[in-house]
Amino acid sequence: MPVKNADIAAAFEQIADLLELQNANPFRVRAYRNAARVVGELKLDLAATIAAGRPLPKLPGIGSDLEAKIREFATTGRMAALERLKKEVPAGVAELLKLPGLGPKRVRALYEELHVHTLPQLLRAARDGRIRSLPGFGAKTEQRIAEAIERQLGQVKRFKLAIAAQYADALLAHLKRAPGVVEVAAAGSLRRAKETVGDLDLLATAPDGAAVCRHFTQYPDVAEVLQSGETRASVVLKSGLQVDLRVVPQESYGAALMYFTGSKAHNIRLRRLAQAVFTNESASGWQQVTFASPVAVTANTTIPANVHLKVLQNGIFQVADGVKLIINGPLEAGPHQIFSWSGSGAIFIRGNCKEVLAEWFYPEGVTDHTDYIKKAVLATKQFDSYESAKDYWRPPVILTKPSYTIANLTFGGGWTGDYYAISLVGRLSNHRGAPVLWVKAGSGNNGIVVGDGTNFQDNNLFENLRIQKVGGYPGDNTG
DNA sequence: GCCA
DNA sequence: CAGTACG
DNA sequence: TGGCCGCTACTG
Repeated sequence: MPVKNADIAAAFEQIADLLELQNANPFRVRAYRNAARVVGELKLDLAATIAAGRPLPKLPGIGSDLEAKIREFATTGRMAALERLKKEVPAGVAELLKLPGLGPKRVRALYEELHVHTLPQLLRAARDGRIRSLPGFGAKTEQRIAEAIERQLGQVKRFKLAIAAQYADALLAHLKRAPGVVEVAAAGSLRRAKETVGDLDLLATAPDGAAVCRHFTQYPDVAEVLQSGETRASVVLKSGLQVDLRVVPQESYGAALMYFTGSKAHNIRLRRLAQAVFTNESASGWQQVTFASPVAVTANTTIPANVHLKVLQNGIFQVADGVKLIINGPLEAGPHQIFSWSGSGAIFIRGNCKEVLAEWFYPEGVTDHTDYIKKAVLATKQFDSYESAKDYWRPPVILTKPSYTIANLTFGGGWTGDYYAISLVGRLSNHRGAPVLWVKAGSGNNGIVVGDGTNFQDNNLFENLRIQKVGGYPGDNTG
């Protein structure tokens, strides 16, 4: 029995599931999932290539460890790591992960606390009311588990495209009658015209999302409401087909349609692109992107007017001696230091540009920089057109204490959770609006890192620049 | 786990 | 807030 | 060595 790519992919998926149940590093789990996808979509027959003694191509997301596992599986038909994991996790438990609402943490609680290993055992436990007593579970969860098993939702069931389209048409007609609805559309794999569709993804635009969600959940064919909120709702139809609805404002329609059409992998790739750092410009006007930081401008560079730059943090253009950087498009930033020079380099701004430079400097001999940090955050300089930023540059602060506390400092405007940057920076405001902020010395050339003490990621410099979101779907930088 |  | 979910 | 999609959204 020759090993097919699909078998290798399945083995990696199993490893991912089992690792998740063991509370492994989620990124390690993701690495196995990525590898499964890459191998599963690969046309080249890996086992045949190995059997023929030919070298394997470099596959994205597959390094030396995973390649060794592929070779092991292709030649022996077994994967020791998988078999070891299977021994450590009770058999059948991975099946429970497929139930809605059950992820690795809850499944683990089920088999550790209740010794529930299989779907029938789980159904019995749910009917006995033993599940609701577990931490993280409630009566509602328990009821949903029982219903899901009874409706055999555990098994993966996909619908043929044409069948799914009929369900979608009827639902869209129903959605059009919801209060304030302007646009309705089917997205997801249905819109991508996949041969089969696992669930329906519907999109609507309306000012009041919650009202549309409520209307949606009252569709007569609905068997169960999985969730219903301000912008999103999920139901299961009597046929077992799950339907997800997303409601966004009218101006977000295009970007939301893009997001909700997916695929997931496509969305992730788009978001990674949106984090790109511009380093130069090609003849066609497209920007080459890299993920390094900060941006070193070592040749004369012009950023075209149609590129809107937004500096979130750590955004410094380092302009080499004698080099000119011309920014024609809009530039948006908080109170950052975003330019630095060596010698005769210069920056010219022709676009709409404001609040780009912190005036952050301090007298010799001062060791407590609290007041100066405050000034750095609060003081900004607005540029006029064609003005050189060079005149406003100040040397960055070098911190001498391991930590600084800023008291009574408030940040107005924007969202809670906005990124504010001080020179080389992290995030300043607590995205939940916590009043206490603190400043922590970083390492290397990180200067300082600013956090809120709760959602603080040490030495997290994020990216330099982002493509500015223009309207678009909330939270989606790809629009 | 992979990658820069 | 953690857990789970969505593309 | 430190990133890894999302100012994700919903539930209990």
